[in-house]
Amino acid sequence: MEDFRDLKSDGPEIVEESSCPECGCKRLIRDYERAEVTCASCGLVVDDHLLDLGPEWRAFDAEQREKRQRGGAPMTYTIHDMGLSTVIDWRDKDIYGRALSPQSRAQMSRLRKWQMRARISDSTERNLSFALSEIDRIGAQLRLPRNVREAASVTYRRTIERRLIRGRSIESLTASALYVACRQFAVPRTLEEIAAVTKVDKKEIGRSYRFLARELGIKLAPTSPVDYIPRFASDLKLSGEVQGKAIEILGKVVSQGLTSGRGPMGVAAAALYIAAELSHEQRTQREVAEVARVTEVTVRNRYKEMVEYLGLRVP
DNA sequence: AAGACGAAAGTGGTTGA
DNA sequence: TCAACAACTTTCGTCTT
Repeated sequence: MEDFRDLKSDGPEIVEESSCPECGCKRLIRDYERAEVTCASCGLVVDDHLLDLGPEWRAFDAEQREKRQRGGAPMTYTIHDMGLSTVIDWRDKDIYGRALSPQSRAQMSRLRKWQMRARISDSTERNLSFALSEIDRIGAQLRLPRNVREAASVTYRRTIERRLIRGRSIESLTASALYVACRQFAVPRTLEEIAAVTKVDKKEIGRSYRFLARELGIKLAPTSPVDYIPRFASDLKLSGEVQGKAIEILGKVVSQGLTSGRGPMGVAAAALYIAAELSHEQRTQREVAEVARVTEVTVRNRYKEMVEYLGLRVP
């Protein structure tokens, strides 16, 4: 019987190979979609740069696996020719390691030259190749999982194909493509976080993002405050219990329509603040505001609204 | 002394005429 | 294109623990 343990599963899975540094328990939840490993009992985000290095296909039984397995690196969209082009070695040696004759060496150098010209031929190719390495760089710095970077690359390819780059900087478009990808995969990063690792400022990324969304017809659901809870809670070293409570509060608040038009980060921050207070793991408004990148005043205002409309009485 | 609270004025972006 | 508008920020003074 075939061993399937190394095949990708559909959703989050429980792993027991290491233990949580906070509570020491052995049950960790590995979630490829969100690229996080969290502790099942205390909710600590143990590892948030989980990379999925598996093949892009999935096999459901041994026969399929046999058929799909093949040589070569997985095809990827983050290399401008999708990683498929031939690479000519730079050493002037043949396959046995012997030095090449002068004629062969001249031929090889001509081949190399033409290969470079073929690979990065016109300006759009050059643009793509720069942009994709940029996406990879930013993605790596933000510790974004491979699938998010792939999605960003696809988006960028589409903008090039539609000739939408004119006058806009590559930097701002790559940044927005990543921002879009993050939201598509519900691993939200704030505009500020992306701006911090690029030369483009928050305003500019926002502008290009709206531009992309309009021109490419990308429809994104507004970011849910719930998506921010695990990360913020982890930054604040709050327990899984508090996270659960915060999400519960958010459920009620959202159904009351209290959150429409409000910034999701402020809402998430206030919910966490209340949940922490209820669980006697108080954090100051300042601390919560800081990880959520909003001001104390905003936390206060959301907090006030929630307590008032939900009839929550906080001692 | 630190944190919570609130008022007031300013900012950047959306919307609708 | 401009003005109204809501959400959010900045700043600062007061109250509470």
